[in-house]
Amino acid sequence: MSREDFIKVLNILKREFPRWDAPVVSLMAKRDKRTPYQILISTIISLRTKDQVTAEVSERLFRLADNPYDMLKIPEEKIAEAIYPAGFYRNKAKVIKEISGKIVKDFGGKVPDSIDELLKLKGVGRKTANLVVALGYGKPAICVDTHVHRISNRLGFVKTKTAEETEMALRKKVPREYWNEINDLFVAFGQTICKPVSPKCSECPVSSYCEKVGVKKHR
DNA sequence: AAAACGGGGGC
DNA sequence: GCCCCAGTTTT
Repeated sequence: MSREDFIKVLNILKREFPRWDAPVVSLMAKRDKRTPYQILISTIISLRTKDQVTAEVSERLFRLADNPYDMLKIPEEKIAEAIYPAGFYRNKAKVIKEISGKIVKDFGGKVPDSIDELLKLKGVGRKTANLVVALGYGKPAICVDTHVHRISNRLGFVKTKTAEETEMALRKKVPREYWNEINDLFVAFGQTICKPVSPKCSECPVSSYCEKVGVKKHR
């Protein structure tokens, strides 16, 4: 797939999903009002966890503490309790405590705004770091989750093995002005139509552009 | 490159 | 029962 077609696909999806109102909305609707710290914590909670659960337990946790200083005052068990039943909730409670300490100690209480510094925080990988940069600080960043990785390859726009390779490829091939839209659009698209298995190609608005790489059963 | 982390919901 | 979910770390 050419760059021109990829941009066309983005624009079509933007029309199809003008306002994404799946369960994720409870988390995402408030994201513009969130601080970078809240975005970071929510994103950590979200790993391998349903959006709705992430949204609920994030709100519960932020009522106890919405900044690293307050978070350090709460016992780890209380954090775990607040974010239950998110997956890995005990481990995440430990991570939240740890990175809050590091943010206060090494970054003056402010969440870093660069990928390199964010990656120094335990439990923060490229996906999380890019999301904080994009949503927390409004800077261009390409956030590659499973949806972005799968769909970019399925379209035939990139041919990559890992999420990091996808990120680097997209960085080269997509103009910056589109970077922050890709994740949102592909998540919405990926959860409803371009699913991991048995995607609904007959209902897909960009089917004619798609090379359907690796798609076996398509409806 | 693959396993481990680890709980709930859908089918 | 089995598979999946806005991933990251460890082996």
